[in-house]
Amino acid sequence: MTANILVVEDEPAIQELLALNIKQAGYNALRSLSAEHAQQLLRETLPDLILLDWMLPGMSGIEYARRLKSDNLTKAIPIIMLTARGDEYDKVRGLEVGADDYVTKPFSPRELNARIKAVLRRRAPQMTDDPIEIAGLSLDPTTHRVTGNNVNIPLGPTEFRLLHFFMSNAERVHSRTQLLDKVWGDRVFVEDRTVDVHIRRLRNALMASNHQDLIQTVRGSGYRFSAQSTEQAS
Amino acid sequence: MTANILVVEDEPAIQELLALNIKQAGYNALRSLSAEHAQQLLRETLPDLILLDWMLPGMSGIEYARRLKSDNLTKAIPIIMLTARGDEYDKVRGLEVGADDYVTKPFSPRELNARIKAVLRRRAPQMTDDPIEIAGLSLDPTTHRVTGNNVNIPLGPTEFRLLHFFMSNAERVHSRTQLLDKVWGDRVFVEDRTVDVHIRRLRNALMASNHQDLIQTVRGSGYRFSAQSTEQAS
DNA sequence: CAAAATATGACAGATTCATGACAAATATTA
DNA sequence: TAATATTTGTCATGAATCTGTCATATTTTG
Repeated sequence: MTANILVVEDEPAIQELLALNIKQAGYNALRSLSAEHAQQLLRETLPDLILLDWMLPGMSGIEYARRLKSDNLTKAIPIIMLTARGDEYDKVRGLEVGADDYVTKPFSPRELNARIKAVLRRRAPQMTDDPIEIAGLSLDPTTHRVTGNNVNIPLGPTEFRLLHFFMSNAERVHSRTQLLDKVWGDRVFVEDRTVDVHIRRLRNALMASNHQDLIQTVRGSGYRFSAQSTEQAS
Repeated sequence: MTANILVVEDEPAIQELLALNIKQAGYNALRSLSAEHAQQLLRETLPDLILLDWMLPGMSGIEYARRLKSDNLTKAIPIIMLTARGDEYDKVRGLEVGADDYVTKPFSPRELNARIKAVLRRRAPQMTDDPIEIAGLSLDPTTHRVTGNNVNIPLGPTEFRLLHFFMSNAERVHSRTQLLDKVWGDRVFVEDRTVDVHIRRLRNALMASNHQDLIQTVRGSGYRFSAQSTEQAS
């Protein structure tokens, strides 16, 4: 599950540079030269992040950003603005239309990557590729593999994403609706109770290494992935 | 029990942006394009906070604020005003009509959230997600966990909310009716005496870490959560 | 001591969850 | 392409837990 990043930039050289950088960092780059074209791309895939140039031919970047943020389908997608210089005024306007961050040109690849990573982590921590290990259970997003005490644990796609989300947001209670939003995606319509079933499937799989208790149910609230036991001293 | 925030703003783009921000921060967003419409919404649910634009078509924001503050039913609801710029004069007028805080457009999401949280903390502390720790008893809303001297204390949903409310409003006596309103919600109809039973259940659970005395009975008035012992020297 | 207020234990009805089964949708393989 | 395996969402059922109320102690106050 590598993140898709859409670059909207009219200058081909800069676009190339950006795309290169993005790929280097392990993400998937989609490109577009104009807001109009970008709009078409969105029909096929919703990216996880949009890098948007401030100045564009046709519809300007600011205008497009505003439009993205007012559409239910796209408003949740974080936007990083590319502005000509570190103009404070631009920054303010950018944030006003809903940009999540901004980068000034010329930019350093390092800075760009840092900001991309930060924004992705803020919005969807489970999008990052860092391996996670908790209480003997480890999950590696790049190899798509889960092992408990070094024995392999096979998981279906949904269970994998679910576990990934849980491990990226451990200790915290998540309501069924939140889980549906974060793991299934916000455009699907599924029954709340469906989460229960997947929880059970996940627990079932985790039994292979006796890690099933890491997933705790919090009655009336939702579920929690926690290394701390819920037992009480006797 | 997440806080409901009503946004009254006629510009759709800004409204969308505000709503987005509010949801992202974990609150519930209700929206309205005019003061008149807002008034209707109030008939169904009383929000915990109102974000009110300074300038509105029809009844202006200032006027509406004044009206809200003069109605017994709504005057306790905190109001954050959205003003065009940091005009000192506007600020004064806003506070004059009873606004609790104000934010100047363009605003940064971060600032907005900070102010929302601050205002909510003042009015309805149990709506925020801050962990609380009193006399060795700690409660964390995000993980939905209660520990007394580091041992886990399991609580049912109602007892959890009750304790959360108590700890957020410690050292103060709450009548049964008040508790019913704040913890159960104002639309339920339950017997006053039911509170007694839940108090007992809560005390019972707290006995696990010998914290049961934090919940004190104030004969004739209600209950109080207090770290100060009520014992008298003999 | 009598009256009033609160504590407690029990209980039945409601909620909320876990679980197994199943059919539809998807992906994989031959 | 057809056949086969996986995966997914939903449902029905039963188990577990929670809730509100009542009847009955117990405590406090005047």
